[in-house]
Amino acid sequence: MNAKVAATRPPPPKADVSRGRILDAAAGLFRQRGYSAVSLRDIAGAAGMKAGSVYYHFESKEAIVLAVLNIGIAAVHEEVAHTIEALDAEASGAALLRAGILAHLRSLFEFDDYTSANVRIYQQVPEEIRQANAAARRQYETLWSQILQRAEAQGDLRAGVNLKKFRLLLISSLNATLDWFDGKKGGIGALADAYGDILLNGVLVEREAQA
Amino acid sequence: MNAKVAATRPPPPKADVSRGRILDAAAGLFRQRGYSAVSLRDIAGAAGMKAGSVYYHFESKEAIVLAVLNIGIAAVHEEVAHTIEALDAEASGAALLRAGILAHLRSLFEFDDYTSANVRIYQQVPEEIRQANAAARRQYETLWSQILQRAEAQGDLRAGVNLKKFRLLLISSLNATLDWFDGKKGGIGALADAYGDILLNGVLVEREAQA
DNA sequence: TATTCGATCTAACATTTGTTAGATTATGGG
DNA sequence: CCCATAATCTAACAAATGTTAGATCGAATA
Repeated sequence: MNAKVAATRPPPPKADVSRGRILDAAAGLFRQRGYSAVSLRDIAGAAGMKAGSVYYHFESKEAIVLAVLNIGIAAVHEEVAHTIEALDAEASGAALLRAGILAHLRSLFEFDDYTSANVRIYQQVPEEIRQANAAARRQYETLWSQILQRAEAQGDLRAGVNLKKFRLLLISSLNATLDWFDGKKGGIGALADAYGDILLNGVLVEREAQA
Repeated sequence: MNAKVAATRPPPPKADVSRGRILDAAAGLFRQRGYSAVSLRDIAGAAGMKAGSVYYHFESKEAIVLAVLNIGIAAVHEEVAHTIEALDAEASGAALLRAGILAHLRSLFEFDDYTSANVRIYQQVPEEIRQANAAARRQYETLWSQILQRAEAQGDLRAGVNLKKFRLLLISSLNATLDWFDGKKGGIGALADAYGDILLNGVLVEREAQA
């Protein structure tokens, strides 16, 4: 059925340009104001068009926010994955973790609005959208699980450290820097170092006896 | 000026009861669904009345959410402060931190909806409301600053640990447990222990050289 | 019992929201 | 230059929201 216009040349990129402007505008506004505080008219205005026109590119507001969420996870995933892959095969557990921490923070503060928008609005979004984004989130969590397992397999982690809880603690504390750290000042390296120090070495001058 | 009915008996508690039901309902719904996803009709219904009646007790939805936010901070503040005060004067820095961590987590999972509602919706609330809650938040942060300073003054903390960054890391990672930990299972003690282990001792088997 | 006033309900309001249908403009190929 | 299709605009919709004013109910007081 209606297969008469099949597989010709690539479609003109005009629509893709507008689609990208809509997503960029949405990511920026979501990051700044949250989900329900941003209306479709706001997004359309920031993208240089009127509200009705947005529906030529997306079938709903929820479709827009889902795209923003997925792009955000993919961005931080790639950033961290590439950073880890670029390391030596015999890199220490400490080096792995520090590199991952820095990459995650760079993704939040230096690159796109998408990752920070994801962190900011994930909780505010309808249940169905959250579920539709869950698979991508799980993939990113798996990436970190692998990093931690690799560090553990090298014998660089203390015995008794709960990897799942550590992963959740790590990622959530990194994400929360969005609430107070001013990334424009370029101190991301120092921030990553400080967080690495605390998470890798703890804050005590002498270690407690282990259970 | 209209001082003819001054200082008689305590006012009938009926209004206070309804006011409390409204706040309880609001805190529960905010915690569960977020701020803008909860309408005044939802709150009124959960409190056993109709939307218009709420305005006999509060002048706006924003007044309700501000009250919820302030109560939430006050609750966790009291819980942590009382827990710390109950400790020995010569309690170790590790004991101080572990006690504070446990108290904060108990406030999130065992007691009221107010504290968890605060954590959940603070970001979603209009700027003016956030500012009106900022003073109480700063007080709680100051409490933690004092705990950390006391631990440091006892010589229990590693040199070079940035206290402000550690405080922010600590509190944000505790708050984030709301997103994944099922508090109904009573494992709060184990959760607090695991977080204490990681934050106090770090995850490395051997410590890196300090800068 | 009659009256007063605290508490709640009813009904409506203006505004904003996401969404849609149809008209209108821009663009590029014949 | 014409025309088909892509892209955007205009205008309106139904629903939901916070809020308000006035009627109504109930309980305590005198």
